[in-house]
Amino acid sequence: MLRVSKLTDYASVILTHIAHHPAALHTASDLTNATGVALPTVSKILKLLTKKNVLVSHRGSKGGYALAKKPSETNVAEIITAIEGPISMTECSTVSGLCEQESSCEIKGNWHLINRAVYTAIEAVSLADMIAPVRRQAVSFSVPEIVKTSDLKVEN
Amino acid sequence: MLRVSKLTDYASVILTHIAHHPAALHTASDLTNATGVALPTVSKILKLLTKKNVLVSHRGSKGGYALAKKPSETNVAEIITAIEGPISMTECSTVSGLCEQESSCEIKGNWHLINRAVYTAIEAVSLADMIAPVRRQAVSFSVPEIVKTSDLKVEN
DNA sequence: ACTATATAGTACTAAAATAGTCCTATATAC
DNA sequence: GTATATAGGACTATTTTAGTACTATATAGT
Ligand code: FES
Ligand code: FES
Repeated sequence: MLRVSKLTDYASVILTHIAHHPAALHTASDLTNATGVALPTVSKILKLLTKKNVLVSHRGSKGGYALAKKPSETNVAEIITAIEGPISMTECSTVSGLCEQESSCEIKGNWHLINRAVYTAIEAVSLADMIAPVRRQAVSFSVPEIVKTSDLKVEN
Repeated sequence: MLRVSKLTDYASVILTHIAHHPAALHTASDLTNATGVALPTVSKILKLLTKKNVLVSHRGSKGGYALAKKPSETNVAEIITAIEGPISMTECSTVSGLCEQESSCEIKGNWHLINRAVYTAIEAVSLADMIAPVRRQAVSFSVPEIVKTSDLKVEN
């Protein structure tokens, strides 16, 4: 389905909350209360985001987390990468030498191309865009309707 | 990691082979020999692709599979969708009513926006592009206005 | 220095999604 | 009629993801 993991989805919820209150330091338990995501899970996500410099942390009493950069300077690709690792559509396009038919393969290069196109699309959306009012979305749409509602699968 | 499944990768290998020999009907076992992917797996993939009209099938003796459309008319989004189901980045952006915080959620709309940008990028690549010699090729895709065009760079 | 508070790191378990296999039914060519 | 090939579905195994727990370390305030 080409989707981001639940943890990444949670991460976006957490970051959205933090971005809305940029002045304060946010503890893991504050964020649990604010988002409804379980504490150990919130904690795990915060650690991952800090490790990849999306957040900065302050230890000890009165500690917590804050954004490392302005919302406009953090993009969605960074967030996804922090939680899920490098974005790549196929095994082959990240690590070479693992595929049996690599030597005689001509599609690898083109998967790489697709991969790049996807990355570019994701990279272009910032955290600031994520927290922008949804109405802005309606104004922004300039592409044709793509996913037809009739195609939507309702989880089996 | 935001990747396609192994089955989708196999599908691209199989379709690439078929696209290179468009005149013939290809049986599942022919394709096993040609690609190295195990027979039951090849069979599963062929059925999925046929169901979604990427391939057409002919039953019985001398039967097999062929492309339903010209390579230039089959895009990568169709292939991914056939194997993995509708492309959507988050649970919430496909099915509404499943998310606990949906009523108070403001990021859902923007995930949908990202989803659309990714879909547009993938849709712009055809099977013909996949079998084309690897070279620098322009994959142009339009993205919503929220994406700044100055950031777009689809090349190496 | 002591203590309460909060993150860092890592290891582990549980759950879900994916991959892969197998069996039976049906259609077609000769 | 028989050999060949796809259609469909059910099933198991594997892998990945999600979620939890525990120990170590850093900081503020007293
Ligand atoms: S290199 Fe792995 S499929 Fe081409
Ligand atoms: S509706 Fe589910 S996170 Fe927003």
